[in-house]
Amino acid sequence: MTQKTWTNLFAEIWATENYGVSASTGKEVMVEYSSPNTNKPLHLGHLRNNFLGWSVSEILKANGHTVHKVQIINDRGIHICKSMVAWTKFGEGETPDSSGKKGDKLVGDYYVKFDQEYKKQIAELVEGGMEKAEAEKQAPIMKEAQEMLLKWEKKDPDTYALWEKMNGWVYKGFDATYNQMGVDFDKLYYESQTFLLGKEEVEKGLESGIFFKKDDGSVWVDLTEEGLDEKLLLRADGTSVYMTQDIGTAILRYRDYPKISQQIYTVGNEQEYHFKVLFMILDKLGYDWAKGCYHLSYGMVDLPSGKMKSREGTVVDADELMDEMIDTAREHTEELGKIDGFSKEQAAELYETLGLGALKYFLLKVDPKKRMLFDPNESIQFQGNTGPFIQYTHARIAAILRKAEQLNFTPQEEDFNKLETLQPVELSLIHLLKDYPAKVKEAGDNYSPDIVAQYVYDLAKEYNRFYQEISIFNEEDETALRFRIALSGKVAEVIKKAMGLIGANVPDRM
RNA sequence: GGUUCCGUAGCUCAACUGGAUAGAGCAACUGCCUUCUAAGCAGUAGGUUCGGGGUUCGAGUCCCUGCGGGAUCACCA
Repeated sequence: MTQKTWTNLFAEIWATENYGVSASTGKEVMVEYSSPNTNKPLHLGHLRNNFLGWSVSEILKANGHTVHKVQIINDRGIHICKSMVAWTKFGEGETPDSSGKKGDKLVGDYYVKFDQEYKKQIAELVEGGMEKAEAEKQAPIMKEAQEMLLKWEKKDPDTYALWEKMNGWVYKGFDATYNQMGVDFDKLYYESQTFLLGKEEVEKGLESGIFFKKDDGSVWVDLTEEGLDEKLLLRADGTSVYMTQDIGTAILRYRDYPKISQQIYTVGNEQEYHFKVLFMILDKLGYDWAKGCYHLSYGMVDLPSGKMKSREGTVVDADELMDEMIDTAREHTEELGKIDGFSKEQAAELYETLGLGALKYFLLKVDPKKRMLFDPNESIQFQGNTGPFIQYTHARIAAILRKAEQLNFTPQEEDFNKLETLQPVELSLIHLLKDYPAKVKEAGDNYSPDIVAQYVYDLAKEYNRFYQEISIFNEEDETALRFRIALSGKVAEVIKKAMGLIGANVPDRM
C-alpha cells in the first residue's frame, strides 16, 4: 500500500460516526447471563458469568442485533427452604434492618447455619448407631425443610409470606451487587413462575407420546437413540425437576419475545450435558426455534487452593472483591499522587472506574471457554496487560486533546492528504484502527469478549510507543501536528468504545 | 468406566481457525523523567508448544496413542 492509501484510509475512519458499530441486521436475540439461587450471595464465579454475558450482549448489539438481557432466578426449591427453616428456628426475628446486614448475606448466613445444624444432627444419629445414609434422610431439620417445600407448593399462607419476605431481602442485596457491577437486565424470570408451564408441557408431551411414564408414575424422555440416556422430567409424586423448569422458561421466553431467533444461555461448562438435553427435548416437542438455542459455556474460576467450595469457606464474595479492587485502586493512585484538583466525588469515581476496570478486564481477557486461575493476592495488577494500563493510555490522550483545544489545533480532513511522510508507528496505528470493526465482528461470531480485550490492549500498547517516540506539540509541520491529534483522538475513541464493550469506563485523568 | 474439555517461558495468558523467526504481561536484570501523565518506553534473559507416532509442501493448531488434569454421566439445582 502506498502512503496515500493509508492517509485516505485514515481519513475514512476518522470521518466515520459510530466506528465499529454495524447497522441494524434485524436479528433479535436473548441473552441469559445470570441464574442465581436465592439462598446465598453472589461470588467470583457469578462475576465471570455476568461480566461475560453482559459483554457478549453489548458486542452483539454493536454487531447490529437487538438484544434482550435476561436473568433466571432460582427462587424456589429446597435450598431456599433450608434458609427459611434455619431462620425460623434460630433467627429470633433478625432482619437486614435490625442487623445492618445485606439481605443476601443474611439469608446466606442462615443457609450456612442450616448446614451446620444438619451435620450436627447427622453426627448425633450416627453416634446412636444409625447408618450415615439413613441419618442424612432422617435428620429432623432436613425433614423440616422438606415439609416446608411441600407447604410452599400448596401455597400455605405463612410459608409463602416468609418465602416472599426472605426472597425480598435477597433481591435487594442482589440489586446492590448488580448495581456496583454495572450490569443490567431487560427482564427477569422467576422459576416460581415458569415451573408450572414446564409441567404442562411435559404432560402434553406425555399425551402425544414424546415422553413416557414408568410404573411408579414418574415421567421420562428416552434419548438413547440420540446416544444419551433416559432423563427424568417429573418425579413420581408429580413435582418438577430442574429440567422441567427450564423447559417452561424457554417456552415462556419465546412467547414473550416471538421475534427472537436465538437464545443464548451463559452458564458454566459443568452444565453442558444439561443444555444438550434441554435443547434436544425442546426439539422433540416440536419447537423449531430449539435449533437457535446456544449454551455459552464458560470455564470455572479456580483459586490457588483449587475449586471454590462454599462449605469450606473458600468462596470469594463478589461484594468484598469489588470493594477490595476499588480500595487497591485508591492506594495505587494515592501513592502516585496524581489527583491534584480532584474533588472527593471525582476521586471516588476514579477509584471505582479503575478497580472495576481492572477486575472486568482481568476476567474477560481470557477465552471464556477456558478455566482460569484467580490468585486473590497477586492476580490483579495495575501494570502491563491490565485494564488500568488501557485506561491510563486513554487519560494520556485526553490530556493531549485538552491541550490541543487550548492551542486551537483543530484537525481538518484535507490535512491528511497533504502529509509528507508517515512514521512506521503511525502506519501501524492506522492498521490497528482499521482492524477494529473486524474484531468486533469476530468477537460477536465467537461470543468472545477476550478478542476485544486483546485488541484494545494491542492498540493501547502501540499508542504508548507512538507517545514515547513522537512529541506531538514539538512538531513544526502543522499539518503533521494536526494529523497526530486526529490520530490520537480516534485511538482514544476506539479505546473508549472497546472498553465499553467489556463494561469498563475510561477516565480523562488519572 | 462412558462422554467431553484442556496441557504453550518459572507464573498468568496470546497465536488471524493449517502458514514464514511461537508472541505479551508478571517475576529477574539493564537503560530512559528540565520535553504532551514513568500506571509509561526501550533492551537482556527465559521454549523439544506434556511424551510418541501419523496426515501435509508446511502442524502449537488435524488424526491415532500414552501420561497428567478438569467437568459430566442424580427422583440436586
